Amino acid sequence: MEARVPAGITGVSRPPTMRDVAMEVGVSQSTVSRVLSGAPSRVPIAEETRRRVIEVAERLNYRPNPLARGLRGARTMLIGAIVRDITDPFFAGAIEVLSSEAMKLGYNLVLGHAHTRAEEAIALRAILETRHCDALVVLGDVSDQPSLISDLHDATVPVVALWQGSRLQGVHSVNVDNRVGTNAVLDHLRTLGHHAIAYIGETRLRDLKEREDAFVDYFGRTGIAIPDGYVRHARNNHGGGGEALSALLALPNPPTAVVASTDVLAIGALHTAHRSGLAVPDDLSITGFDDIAMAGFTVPALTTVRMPIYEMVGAALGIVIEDLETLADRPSAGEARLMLKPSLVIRDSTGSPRIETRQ
Amino acid sequence: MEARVPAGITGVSRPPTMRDVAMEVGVSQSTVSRVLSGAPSRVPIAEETRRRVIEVAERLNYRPNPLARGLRGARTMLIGAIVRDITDPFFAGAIEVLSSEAMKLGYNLVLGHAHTRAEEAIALRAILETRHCDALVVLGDVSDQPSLISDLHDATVPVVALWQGSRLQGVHSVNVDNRVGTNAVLDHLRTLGHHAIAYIGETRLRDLKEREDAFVDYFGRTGIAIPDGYVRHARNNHGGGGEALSALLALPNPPTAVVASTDVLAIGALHTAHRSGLAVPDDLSITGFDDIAMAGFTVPALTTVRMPIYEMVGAALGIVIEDLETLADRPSAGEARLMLKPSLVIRDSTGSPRIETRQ
DNA sequence: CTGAAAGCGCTAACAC
DNA sequence: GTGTTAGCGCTTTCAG
Repeated sequence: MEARVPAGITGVSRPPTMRDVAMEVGVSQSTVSRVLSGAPSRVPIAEETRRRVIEVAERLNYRPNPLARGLRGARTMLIGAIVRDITDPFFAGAIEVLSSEAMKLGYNLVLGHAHTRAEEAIALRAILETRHCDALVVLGDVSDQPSLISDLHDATVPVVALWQGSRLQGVHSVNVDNRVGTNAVLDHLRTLGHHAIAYIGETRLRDLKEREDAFVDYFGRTGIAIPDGYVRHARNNHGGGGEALSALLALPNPPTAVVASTDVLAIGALHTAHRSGLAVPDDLSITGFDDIAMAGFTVPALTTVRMPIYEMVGAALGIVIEDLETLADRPSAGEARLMLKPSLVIRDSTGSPRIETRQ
Repeated sequence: MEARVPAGITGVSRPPTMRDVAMEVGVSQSTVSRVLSGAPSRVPIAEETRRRVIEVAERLNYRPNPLARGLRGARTMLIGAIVRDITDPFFAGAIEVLSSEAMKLGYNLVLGHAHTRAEEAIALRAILETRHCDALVVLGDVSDQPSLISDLHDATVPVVALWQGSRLQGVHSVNVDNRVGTNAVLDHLRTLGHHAIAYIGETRLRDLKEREDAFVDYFGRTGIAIPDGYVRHARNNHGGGGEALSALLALPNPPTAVVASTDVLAIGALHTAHRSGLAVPDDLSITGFDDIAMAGFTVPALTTVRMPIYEMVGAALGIVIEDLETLADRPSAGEARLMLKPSLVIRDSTGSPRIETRQ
């Protein structure tokens, strides 16, 4: 307490520099650097000198300036994350995982989100131009931001894209096998006895479009025609899911099961089903995709597809950091492409249809 | 396409510097700086020179190095956000707002989260020591991280704390009036005819503790004794809310209404109520606090307290940026302390108790 | 073992 | 109008 640096006395408190420490100790600045730079310095330092430097540094509350460090070519230990929409609980969860995992590796996250408003597309460049990031992780389909994509290409740091869906040429990518997930859901519903199965999803996001395609193909394979209006497009948020379900319920032959392409949509649908006086799963089965934290706590708990987030994020980080380390060697090591498998999580939002259709 | 920089040819592609541009154009590096630094340079530049510099910079795909810029004392346009728990949907939403609002002002966010695991407390220092942030925003009560608190104190940049609850000496703060919110909820429930009202909340987080205190005081004022076991402590997550409700329902005289200190807890409670076969609000009323995005889409939609997030985040940003701008003048401008008022949002999770207690 | 000196990429006086 | 020259705080040769 008494030992606090008298910040008020020196006027504007400029953070202490190495020089300050050096002068105080009475050694040269480079000696201080050697002691403090953390590196196991190949050069031996007198134990006495080292002790005094550390002591003074502590007293002055010295903190190394990472900008200066970075200028010298050192890592900034910053990873840039570009998210298409942080509002989306799924991405919020992904960011959380990314953040924790990155921290375990000693990195911090710089957040840049690609919210679809045009003005912000500009702001987005900032995180790229601001290339003090050692690497970039892109979460979600940002293909609606052409300028971003092109920026990505000539980024001077490793880039990895997660849940991108589309193949972004020239950057690493880690995706989930949407086909496997969708098939698992549909097999489950068919086993329960459902025939009238509808789909809700945003079609402009390639990752989600893959789920839609898988849905359509599933029925194509089995030779069953999908009734008109059974594939509904919706904005990927709670409200979108609700509206889509309303439209579905207004159909002359409403479905007995609805496959939502994300948990967020499913939650919206769950809400609207309740509003419409429909019991889930007795009157209507609803499934999600992602298994966000909420999914186990909806009313009723949501049957969904578990996204291997940890595995995917870990893999992405691994790819990009490995790239970082072997960067000096080869100009470009080619793109890594990973595709992980999701798994079905059966909870309480699915059941056999009450009105048995002809078996 | 053809105009792409031949990255592969030059071997390891070092990002182009101002010098590279200067040499290419045949002018001095400082001229390039003047043209490119964006500032409305008081010094006039020949239109022809400016044109050529810009042209070459573009062709070389030049990006200014913010580290070097920052070293010169310029802003890094980075705001550090320290969140106590990004997993919490409330904070995820807050981060989103913070991120958008910051971007509107030209700032990017650096994320550091204060997850309670001890090891990460160290990682947290990084974001501080890495003080290339122009300012720091702390979200949520981090008082369980003493080292962080002390670091915060001798931070050389402006710091503002949101939803801190406790008074962090020496840093600006923006809080919500938890008393007003809690009172509004209780008035609402009393008006509906509830007498047996219980509370669920995490007690270690001061922000939430304020809500608990307000709850207790409310009954203290009206001279009504709170039955034993009616104030339940729980971890602030979905599961915690569910467990707390189970305990409440096991009481000899279970409550007819439950006030959860957060929406997350309320959602957990909603889920468990449903599991227990209780209809909300007919058998049990449940209220939340925060009005997270989900709150309007639970089953049934949640009656809660709307948190003025935009206003709070905007205010916090304003305080810290204003501080930044007038920083050279006065050593410390004193701490700003803001307290905003929340408002009640009545939805469908509250109603009159079915079993009328004596009026 | 330690000091002196040269930059990293950029901005901002200060010259011409 | 444009070039020269100092540094910002640090790491890293290279000399002692």
